[in-house]
Amino acid sequence: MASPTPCVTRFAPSPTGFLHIGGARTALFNWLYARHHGGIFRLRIEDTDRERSTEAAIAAILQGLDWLGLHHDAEVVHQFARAPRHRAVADELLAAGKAYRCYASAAELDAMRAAQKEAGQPIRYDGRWRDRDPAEAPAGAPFVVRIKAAQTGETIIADQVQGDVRFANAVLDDFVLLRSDGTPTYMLSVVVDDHDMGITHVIRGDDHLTNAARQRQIIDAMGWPVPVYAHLPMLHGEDGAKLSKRHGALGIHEYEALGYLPEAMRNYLLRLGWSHGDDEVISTEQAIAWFNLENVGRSPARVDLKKLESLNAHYMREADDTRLADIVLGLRAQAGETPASEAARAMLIRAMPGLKARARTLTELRESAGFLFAVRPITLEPKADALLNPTARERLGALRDTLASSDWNAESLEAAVRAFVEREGIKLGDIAQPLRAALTGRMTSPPVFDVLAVLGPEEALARIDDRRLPSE
RNA sequence: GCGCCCUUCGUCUAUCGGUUAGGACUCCAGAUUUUCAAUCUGGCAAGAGGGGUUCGACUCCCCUAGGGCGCGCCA
Repeated sequence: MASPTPCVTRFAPSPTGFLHIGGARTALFNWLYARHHGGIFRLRIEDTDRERSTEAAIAAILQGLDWLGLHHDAEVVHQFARAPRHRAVADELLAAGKAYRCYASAAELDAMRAAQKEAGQPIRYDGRWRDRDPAEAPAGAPFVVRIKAAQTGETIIADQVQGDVRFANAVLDDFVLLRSDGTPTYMLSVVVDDHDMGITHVIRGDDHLTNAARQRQIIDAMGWPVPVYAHLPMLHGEDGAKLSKRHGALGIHEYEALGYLPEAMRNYLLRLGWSHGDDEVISTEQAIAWFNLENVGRSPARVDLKKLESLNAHYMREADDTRLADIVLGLRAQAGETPASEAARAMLIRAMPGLKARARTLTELRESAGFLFAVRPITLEPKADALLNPTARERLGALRDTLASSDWNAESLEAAVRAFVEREGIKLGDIAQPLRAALTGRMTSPPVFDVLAVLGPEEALARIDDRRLPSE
């Protein structure tokens, strides 16, 4: 039963860099909240910082969200394009006497702050133009527009995660709404955009918690409805240090390159700060059904690649073989390998069940699938080479014709080899390992019989011939 | 400096006054196996410190310590 006024959430990154894991989680929670309630998830690019915003960053953010599968509803809002509207709101506030012009120069304000710091005073705008007669304004001098914020009483943010957070209005100052060049500040733009976009729930990082109190001043001055707030604890790097561009934080696209599946990333991100009892493996469908704000934790969390990897291994095992095969093929193409034939692709798909059970990331999967594409004589890993001693080679030679006369499927091949082992009075491992080495060049691979079957008689026998010593 | 937020195993977390403080990842051991994984079994490992409130605190309150965020004509 859809609510008559569905909730509207938004993810509002500033395109000054790539989408990092913290932003990705914020986006996920907003998306999940909207999906859970049958609401709308919107995207807004906060590009009002003309100096630092780049098209490349916007593209990276869009691409990152797309990869994660967090598709937004309605059109993307570019904040800078809405500057005239933001300005109009500032003018409205000015006309209503809820904002005022401040003619203090940057140098003057710097001096003010320095003096406050010196005196051990709180650092904030002192309201020097708040009640001054506009007539005193220096003619033609540049000015900024500041909000006339409440000075007494308190502002309470009823945060869904942090609880009621109270701020004495005395600690809030008259922040800038419009810069001297007439452009709106972030504080104004956010409030106006959230209002105009019909945002009902503001779910964002808790670095914005104190901003919420400031933004509330504008909301109240305009008489607009107050959105529901939920401030999420920050994420930290593995070393516990702050997660930022300059502390080695990876862009979400880099996790993709590292070989993680988007569904694994979603599950991992979900558990970073949100819980549902003891549940760990949570599908996206389940997440949508379960997600809520009540179970968001209040403390910051560290990123742990090991856990992501473990989840990734789980999702890979569940993933469709054809999908994984095509991902591997894509990775090989990226690495400059020659395109695989349709036959090779089919072979890869057939080998996938054995391959995916052994890999934790897509990159590992690509590596372990390498033997399928190797050209004879295949390269041997040192250990595999060492294993293929004369004895092992002779055994391969003895086994060769037994295999050649067997039906070519894993079951028959296994039966043939077991019979061979029986006859020779050796252990299965004595022949299985050399066979693996000859076939794959490695010490580990999917079950050898599957490898034989997948490779096909011609290629498999040829690889054995490359290593065998004639048996007497 | 001022304000706000946070604090359970190494990490992510459960617990909503009464539990031998549970689960997951990591690590270790064992079982299984042609290898490696997977799987199964078992193990190591936690309430920052100090005061209260209470018959009883991880849980509620206060203080301290530590960490984070904000205090910009950045977002």
